[in-house]
Amino acid sequence: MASTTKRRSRPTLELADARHAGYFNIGQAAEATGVSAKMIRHYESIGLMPVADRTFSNYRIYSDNDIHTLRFIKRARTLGFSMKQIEALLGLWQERRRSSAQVKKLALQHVAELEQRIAEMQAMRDTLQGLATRCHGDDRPDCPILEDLSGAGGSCCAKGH
Amino acid sequence: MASTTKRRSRPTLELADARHAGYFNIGQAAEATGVSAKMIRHYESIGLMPVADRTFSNYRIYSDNDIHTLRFIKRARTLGFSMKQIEALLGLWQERRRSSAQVKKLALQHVAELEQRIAEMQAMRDTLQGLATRCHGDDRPDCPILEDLSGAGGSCCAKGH
DNA sequence: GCTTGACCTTTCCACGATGGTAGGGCCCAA
DNA sequence: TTGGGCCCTACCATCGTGGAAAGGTCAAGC
Repeated sequence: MASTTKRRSRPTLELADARHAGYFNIGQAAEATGVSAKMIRHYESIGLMPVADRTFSNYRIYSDNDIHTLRFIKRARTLGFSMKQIEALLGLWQERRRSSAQVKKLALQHVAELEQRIAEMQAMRDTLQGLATRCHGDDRPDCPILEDLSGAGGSCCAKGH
Repeated sequence: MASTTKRRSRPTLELADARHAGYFNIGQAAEATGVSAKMIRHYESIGLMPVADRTFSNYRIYSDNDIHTLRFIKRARTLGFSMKQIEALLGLWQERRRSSAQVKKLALQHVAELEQRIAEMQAMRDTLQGLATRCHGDDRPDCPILEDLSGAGGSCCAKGH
């Protein structure tokens, strides 16, 4: 697990005091970062976010630093990184001795994954587009799309009755 | 539910007799279609495949027709159709009075979904590729990738300590 | 016939990331 | 004090697939 899982040792406070001191509750953190309260709790439970401090009445409170981390996670999700990859990126982010080569490697790995998935989906699209172009799209039942699905050979039997 | 959910009324048999009569057990059906036994049972449970007939000893048996249907599903999955879409396609396939227009509409809907997802992933890839190109990838910690994730503004503070 | 190993059966759990809901407690303003 | 809105936990659902456990069946070799 990343170092983010370790507990902090902020003093426990009343919610009003915490707000005075510049802390946010989970709803405010969600609003400020675009990460739902639900997901903030989830990220804590899987160790992506540090265990949040609580007020006396058990409300989670978040510092500016936490907000910053949540924005980082949000941005990384938007770029399609997985939780595992984000965990690694967060580790590097918080690592003073990191080398940019490590970060670049992670990013390029993800680029390669994206390329892979893009290529797969383009192949699907091209096949379907080709079939659809050859389909009359009228009232008659004859359809090259169904013929393809029904056994790409073409010389095969016609089902449907 | 599609008409595929209705039971058939094939006579119950011993397994050996069923094989003689040209039926397959689930393992053979899986082998012949590339759909795992697990997924064949799953497709039955969600009504995508008809409820399979059984031997006396409760083994599922499959006809050539079933094999054909499984291949249809497999091919449609390969083209990225969802279960819901496949249910509709199977319905049309088995419908004598279908119009090819209905099939074409489904296919083009799916093409549009694919285009959408492709565009999203291309945007991710382009952004990341750009960031990675600007990253030295050496031993130093400075990294435009982390800077982007850490608050795309650029003029923002640097975390990491 | 009996043993053995491969197969079949069902049921439950897991993934990844997110949303929802239910039942309870807390906070703040009127 | 009361009410509405927020927070807490704990659970279930999604979607498609894989895995494992615990038990029954089949087929081949002895």
